[in-house]
Order: sequence, then C-alpha cells, then structure tokens
Amino acid sequence: MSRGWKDVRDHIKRQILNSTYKPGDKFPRDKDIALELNCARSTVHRAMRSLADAGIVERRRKGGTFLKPEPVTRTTLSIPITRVEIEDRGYEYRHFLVSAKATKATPAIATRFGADKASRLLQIQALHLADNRPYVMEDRWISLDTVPEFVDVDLTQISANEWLVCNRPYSRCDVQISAHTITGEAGKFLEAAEGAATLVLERTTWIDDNPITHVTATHTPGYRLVTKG
Amino acid sequence: MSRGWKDVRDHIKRQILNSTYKPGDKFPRDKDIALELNCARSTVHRAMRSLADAGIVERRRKGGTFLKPEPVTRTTLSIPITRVEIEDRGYEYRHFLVSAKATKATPAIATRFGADKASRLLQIQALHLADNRPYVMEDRWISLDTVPEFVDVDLTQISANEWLVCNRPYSRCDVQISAHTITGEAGKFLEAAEGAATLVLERTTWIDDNPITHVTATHTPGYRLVTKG
DNA sequence: AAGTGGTCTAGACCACCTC
DNA sequence: AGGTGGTCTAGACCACTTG
Repeated sequence: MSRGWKDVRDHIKRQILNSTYKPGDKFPRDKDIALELNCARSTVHRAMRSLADAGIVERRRKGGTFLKPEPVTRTTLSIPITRVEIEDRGYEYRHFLVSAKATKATPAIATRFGADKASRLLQIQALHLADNRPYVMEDRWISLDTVPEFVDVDLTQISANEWLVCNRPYSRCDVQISAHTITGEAGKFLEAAEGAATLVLERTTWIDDNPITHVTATHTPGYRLVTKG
Repeated sequence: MSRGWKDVRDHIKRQILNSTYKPGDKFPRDKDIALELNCARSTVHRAMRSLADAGIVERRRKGGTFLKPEPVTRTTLSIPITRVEIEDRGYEYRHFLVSAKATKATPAIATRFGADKASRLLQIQALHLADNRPYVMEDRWISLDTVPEFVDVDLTQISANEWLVCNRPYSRCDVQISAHTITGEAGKFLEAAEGAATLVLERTTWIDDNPITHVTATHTPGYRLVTKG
C-alpha cells in the first residue's frame, strides 16, 4: 500500500517503465487512482503534478492525464555566482577588471534591451581566475537606467557578476549557449590558442520589462557544462 | 487580499525585488504569513515550495525559510526528439544512417557504462537533416544488454534517437555540453569548414543502474541552445 | 452541459533539525 | 524537547475544455 505522494509517483513511474502505459496513453482519473491506491485524491494530484513538471506526463482539464506522446528530455541548468563555482571546484578565486567605460549601445545590445531602454550604458570586461589561471572572461553591458547605483560600486573589490546577483534580483532571465572560436583579445586574456573552441554563455536579466544586464561569458577551452538530473 | 497561491508567491517575490528581504534574511513562519494574508497555511506552503523549487528560497524544518544568500540562476533545458526540434523550426526532417556496427567498447564508453555492463554494444552514426541540409550528427552507443530488441529496429525507417526515446523510457539522464573544433569525418558530413567551432551535447540515459545509450551530438556551426525561463 | 484537473480550507499528525 | 516545515485527509468549489 502506498504511503506518501512520492510512493504514488514512483508507482506510476514504474508502470511507465514497464510499459503498462505507452506514449499517448490515457491514465485513469485522479479519483480512481486514489481509490485504487487507497489514498486521497490530493495525494495523487501531488504525484501527477510532479510528473507533469518533469515533462513526463501531460494534464488537461476535462481531458485527463496522458503519457507524453513525444517525450522531452528536461534538465535543469544551475548557474551559480562565478566565485562560488570556482571555489566549489576547490580553487582559489580572483577576479580582474579589464575595462569599464560608459559607451553607446551597439545595434545588437539596442535590439536586445529595446531601443528606447539602452540610453545610459556601462560596458565592463573582467576576467575571473581559478588558482591564478584564467577561467572565464566576461563582457558585460549594464543598464544604468535600471541600476543607477551601479556607478558607485568598486569593481576592484567585488565583481559586477556578484554585486548584481546579490543586489539586483531579477524577474526574468534568458540564457543562450553557443560555441565559438577564440579570437583577438579574449584569446590573450584566456591564454588560449587562436582558433580554439570555447563555450559561450549569454545571459540577459530583466526586472519587469527593464533590462538589468547582458553578459557574454567566454570560457576557457575544455570547459564543460554539466546538468544534475 | 490574496486569492491564490500564485498571488502569494508574487507577493513574496515583490518583497524580494523591492528589498524588503535581503539575501540571507529569514522569513516569518508560514503560519504567520498565512495569518497576515488571510489564507490557509497550505496556500503559503504551496507558494514557498514553488520559490524553493526555483532556487530563490531555502527552507529547513525547524530552521525556517531564508532568502538564498548566494542566488543561483536556475534554468530549464528542454531537449526534444531531433525530428520534432527540426519540424518545430519549420523545416522538413530527414535522417540518414551513416553506419551501424557491433563493436567493442572504447575505454571511454566502458568507463561511462561500467566495465561489466559494456559487453554487447552497437555503435551507430547518423545525420539529421533540416530541409536537406545537415543539422546535427550523432555518434551513439547502445547497450544491447539493456535493449536487446534494438537489433530488430529498421534504422532506415526511424532514427535511433526517436525509437529509443519513444520505446525506452529512462529513469536517469546526464547531459554535458561542450565546445569543440570540427575535425575529419564530422566536418565532411556536416559540410562545415575544418576548424569551425561546434556545440556538442553528450547524453547518457539509464534505466535503474543499466545504461541504455550514450550519444554525442555534434551540431552545425552557429547552433544555439536557448532556455525558456 | 458535464467531467476533469486545479485549488482552497481546516485540522491533524509526522519528520527533521536546531536550540 | 520543541518548533518548523512536510504531508495527508475530506470536502468543497472553481476553471477549463471537450464531447
């Protein structure tokens, strides 16, 4: 007999794994499952919702619950503060401010932030080091319209990354991952060979409809992103 | 007055955004929040759990609820069946089997699968095309110990990717993302210039403790992974 | 129009962890 | 040992969507 909602979830998972239900199949209604497993409907609901969150099952009011016909692998990517990421790997963290200047928006940034919201900008380049070796280089744009107090931050003491994450919670965040070959300055700072392949993470964060920052993080060659499933 | 748990969640989110609470701060206990917002404790619980799932808040029995001291950006990566991904982008899908053969495990695969579980293996290389242009090349290992019936699959009709995802649900999945420069065969099939940077996704899926498959997917240069927040 | 999942409530008990 | 979050229950009502 099932006790908690996790047991109910595992019971259903097992049925999926041993093909009691196949992609596209319909499950009994929550009430009947509850009856069968001798628990409350809300317990079945809790289990089913966790399966729906994981992308395994699809639920529709009046329609019922179905095993997803075309399963989607869903995995969670955690991106900590760079300092924490480096320290978690057991290295000593340091960061190094390369440049900081007020500039006009490039067309790419204007498009991303919204043409009317890219008036006062700060561009910052910084290098994060692990045990004094280059780890990641970031090229960041900050909207001073959204974060005016940023001009007072001492970037030799705290990285823009850490200050923003800790002082400016965001309501929305876009992440894009791509691969590029290293060129020019980035290669010099990262001490990487020209033409090496690097993983690039771009993030834009927003508070309501106002852009906070856009950062392009170029990692040293060989960097791997790992998701915990 | 708050109505549903989403309103409670948004109420707390707003308090975080306007710095009513700062990283590390402790929230009142659920019961008190419920009293203040005039709703049931379980409603507050539902809201707090969604914030905890999002990595915004940390909850400890007896300890209470805290705003995370070092916020972590958490984002969800969805990886559909390659055919669906291509069709969703509005292209016509085709796939092309390059090779399929029974082979011995390379040391890398043996390590990944577990030395004792890499005895009967199939290695498959296939190319997925969008509007007849190369989209992604996959190099896949399949454990015939775990999936013996795979030998009967007609890989000219259905891709290994789609057959496995639809017929072999997994209980665990690891994903790794990295950047590489294209070399040799992959470049030929992807019609990409030697030395171009490509995004590589590696996935291993398991059922319980048995490996199902390991796939290395090499994308055409310029490919971007986007997360939906 | 009716059936299904989604949510809210109030109360109870449990489990875990800090104090 | 006590306080906090975690869960279960039973019942009620709501919201959406489909037949």
